Amino acid sequence: MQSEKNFSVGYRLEDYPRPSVTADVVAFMVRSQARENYKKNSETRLSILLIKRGGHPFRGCWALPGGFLQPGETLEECALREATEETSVTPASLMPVGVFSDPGRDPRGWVISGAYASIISEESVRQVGGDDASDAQWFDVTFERGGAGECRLELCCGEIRICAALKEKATRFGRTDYTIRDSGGLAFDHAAIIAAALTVLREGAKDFDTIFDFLPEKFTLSALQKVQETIMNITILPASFRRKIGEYVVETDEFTQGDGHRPARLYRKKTDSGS
Amino acid sequence: MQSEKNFSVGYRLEDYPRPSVTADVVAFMVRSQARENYKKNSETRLSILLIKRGGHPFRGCWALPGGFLQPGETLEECALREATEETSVTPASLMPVGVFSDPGRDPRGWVISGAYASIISEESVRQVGGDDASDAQWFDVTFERGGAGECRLELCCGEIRICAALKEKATRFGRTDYTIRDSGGLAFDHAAIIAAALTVLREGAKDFDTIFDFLPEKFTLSALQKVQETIMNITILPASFRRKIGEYVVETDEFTQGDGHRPARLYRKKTDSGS
DNA sequence: CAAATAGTGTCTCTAAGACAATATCAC
DNA sequence: GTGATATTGTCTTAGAGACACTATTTG
Repeated sequence: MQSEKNFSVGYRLEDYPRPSVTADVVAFMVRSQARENYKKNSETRLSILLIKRGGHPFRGCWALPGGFLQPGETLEECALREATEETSVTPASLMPVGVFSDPGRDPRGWVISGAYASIISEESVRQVGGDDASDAQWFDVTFERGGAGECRLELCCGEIRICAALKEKATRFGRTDYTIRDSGGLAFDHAAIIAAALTVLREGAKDFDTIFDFLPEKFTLSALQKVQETIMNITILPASFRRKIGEYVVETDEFTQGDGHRPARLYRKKTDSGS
Repeated sequence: MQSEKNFSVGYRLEDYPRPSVTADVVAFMVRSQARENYKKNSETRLSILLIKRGGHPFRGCWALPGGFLQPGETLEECALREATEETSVTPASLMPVGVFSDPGRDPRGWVISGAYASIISEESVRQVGGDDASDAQWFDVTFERGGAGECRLELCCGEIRICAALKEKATRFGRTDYTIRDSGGLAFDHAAIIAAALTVLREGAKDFDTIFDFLPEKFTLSALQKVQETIMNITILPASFRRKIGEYVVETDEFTQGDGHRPARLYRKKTDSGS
């Protein structure tokens, strides 16, 4: 009946308007700051990658890396391609955040975007090296939930500070929607995409799903704990963390060295196929 | 740098190929069967709505309700519109399941689809009435996970039985991907979409997010428990369920009647703004 | 009364939180 | 030794599972 309308013999794809489709990537990294003194561990910050736009619209504004879906690739492949192009690092994981399809979200016309969160280890970025003058920069993220669903998203990179205001909407099924009150200068609806990606990342960090990819293959449990604390913006008691993480990791025989305090054992992520 | 490529001044949306975009909806209902005898409660089954395709491709095959995204609407609005057109009932909720963008998933050409799961209460469908000869039918769902990620999806509606075989792929971040081994006659990649939607539904049922919408405004705790058991395919001890559900519901003064056994108190879902 | 479901009480077991105690390094 | 982190042990507490018991209806 109604389905005839869309799927009838006479339906030609070309006869109907089609939107442009993009994939946007929120690339997350947990960065360590300089150590305060020789025996302290370094502080860590959650940061995301932004690109300074060279063309219209939003010329000169900061935006998420992303680009148009090309024939023959899946949306996920597109996101992976864009993330790799921008960071020169292939992210360990891509998690779907949602589809952003508000008409009017792009001044150029009808453009819908599939958003993905990706996790990049600091180590892999170090190997590539970064350019301070580049139009791609890592911004430290602060995300605060106020009362009545009001949220503040703050992005910092050296002197640059972007402050966006968002309204958290009817949260359901784990997913949360955000409406932009003040984009703070971010391009398009990227403030809302970042907020949604953060929510997904935090959700995934609860059961340790998303925390391993921030670290190299071998890591200390303290570092792993710090990743979770940084992402979720909480503090955890070490004893509790160690109890829970135990089943997901395997000991190695190696230890850290030269940290000015007791060495820590290095662990590896447990693979599903036994130790 | 690389971003120039896509966002440069000269980029015209029309100059580049665009996919067609559809929204597909997996409409879930928990249906009660006829009672075995006057004092037993009725059994319940999880079922989904399928449409018999009248046009090419996959003419005569069963498919999910869905249709093309139209200018000026969001993907979610499109899904809501399609769900409403097909069932004559506006679903209580829509949860995003994922984007399906495999090239070649649609023989007509380049078509990507945003999938949504929706929940429909049996009560609301009863009011509209159903047509046995209609091309829209509710199918009982059985989904079984075998060893090594092999899954079997079985859909039954009277004499009609659809059996699909799927392979569960590297599950991460709560989301699970499915590859179709045997579509069992379902159109497009809809077997994979249904499996993914089921996973999302079950995930949401864990914390009671998705179970209330299956029932009318007032319900018994036993009915609510049965919904969760039906969706997740488990059995729960009543005492445990009642303890946990307590904080999400509010008592009413009403009771069931004429069931051949002790009457049950009716409850209402607790709203966030107090009782 | 019998059959069936509704609803409560309580014991146990597990897992998480809290916190104290011990170990080990670089300087 | 001092300062810092690593790592373990144990007490307490909250919550889930198990199971038994009571309550209430209709034919």
